[in-house]
Amino acid sequence: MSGLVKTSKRNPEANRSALIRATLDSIYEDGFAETTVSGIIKRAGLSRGMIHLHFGGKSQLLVAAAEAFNIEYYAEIDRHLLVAADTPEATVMAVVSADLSEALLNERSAKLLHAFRGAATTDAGIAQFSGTRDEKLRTIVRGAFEEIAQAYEVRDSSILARDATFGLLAMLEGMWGDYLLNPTVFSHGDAKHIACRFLKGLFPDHFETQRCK
Amino acid sequence: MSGLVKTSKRNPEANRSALIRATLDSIYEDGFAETTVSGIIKRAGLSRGMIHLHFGGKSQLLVAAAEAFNIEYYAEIDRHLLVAADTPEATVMAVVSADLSEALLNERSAKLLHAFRGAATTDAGIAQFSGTRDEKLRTIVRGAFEEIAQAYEVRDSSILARDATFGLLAMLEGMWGDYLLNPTVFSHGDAKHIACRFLKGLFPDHFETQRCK
DNA sequence: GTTATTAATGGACGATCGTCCATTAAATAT
DNA sequence: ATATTTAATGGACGATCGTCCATTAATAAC
Repeated sequence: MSGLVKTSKRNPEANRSALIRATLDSIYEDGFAETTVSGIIKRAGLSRGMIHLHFGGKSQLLVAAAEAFNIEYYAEIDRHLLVAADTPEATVMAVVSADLSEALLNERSAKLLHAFRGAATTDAGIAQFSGTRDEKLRTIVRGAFEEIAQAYEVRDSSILARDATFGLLAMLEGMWGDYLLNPTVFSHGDAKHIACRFLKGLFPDHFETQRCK
Repeated sequence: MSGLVKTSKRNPEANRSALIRATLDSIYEDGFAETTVSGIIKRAGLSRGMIHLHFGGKSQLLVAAAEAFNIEYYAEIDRHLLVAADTPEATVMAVVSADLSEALLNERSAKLLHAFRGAATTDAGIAQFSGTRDEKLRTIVRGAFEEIAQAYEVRDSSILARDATFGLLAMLEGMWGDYLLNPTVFSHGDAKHIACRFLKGLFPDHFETQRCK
């Protein structure tokens, strides 16, 4: 017996999300260019006209899929932030840990992110949701670094915070690319260690090696 | 009068490269998924059958285009390396400067790189050439960092060199992603400055701020 | 119970896809 | 000059693309 009881023979919400899931599966397994309406409805086990019914067309479905992927990403980031200690360095490390965790940085996520990136350049709708590590996350990290930077004797601690934010997020982003191209040799632990090592170089007092575990 | 004299009415090599150029133009302007045989031959001003004649099919043409893009990238990197001073830190900075130069990191390159990245996950032929900053560049940077790291009192300087290589190349890669998503606010100078700042954190004696210009 | 509304179906449609080949033209070999 | 080889053409082909709608089924309203 299934845990879920099928309450009725029609279920628009379930079908809607089934189409999104099937779309993400198709992009992951077949590739973006090879993701077709026929392939999607076959995966979802639904009828041909349902895409037009629920989304208006294929392109809008792709945007909805990009949005769903984006939401999943931030849900996981937020989950890590919630349990993190209330210090700026703990906040930064929570973002690093979350972004480089197996839950987020896996074969599926890496492929999907890069597939949407490739499409974002010509599809404004997808572009809207193809930037993980976007303004929202950037603000959180920036705020934490602003606090940290004030403890150091530098001319302009705000510039230091800005640079740390830009550099760290770029590094995380690049690690996703590295994972995509070399999934077998990539080590999540090493990646986290390396990010921490660079942070220690900027803020020796806040990112001791033992605190990076 | 044109500088080039058309020596004959047939020119297989010129047509071959015209097809590759048209393919890159199409991916850049129309997107990867929207790049079609019809669009390519229209751009190149050549006949329909020429793709099959010179490449055997569309997919092989795409691989050839990825290869051409990859070659262009390394030609520019090598150009910078040739004029760099013969110290390991100059070598590293030459790679950073080249990778973040307007000549390499521009709208076209960023879009093309990410388009190929997206396709690489399902096309082994493209994957072969979709990794800029691959083994060749990695070896050069790694060697430079090995030399630099020996000047510092650390338990295992080779691990430090490995971490610096991985982190720096990831950061450069991530900056390309940042440029792709925010081409208007991106600053090449800031990016270089930030990369240098992180390097200074790891190797204070080798990456003084003034040497990063 | 009857009617109105919403969900779901699946085939038909024109458009476009990439491949292929018969044909023509140019260059080379004899 | 003639024959052979190579380059280039562009239309025909079947396959597949995404869209759309007439039809049927399920739910909600009355």
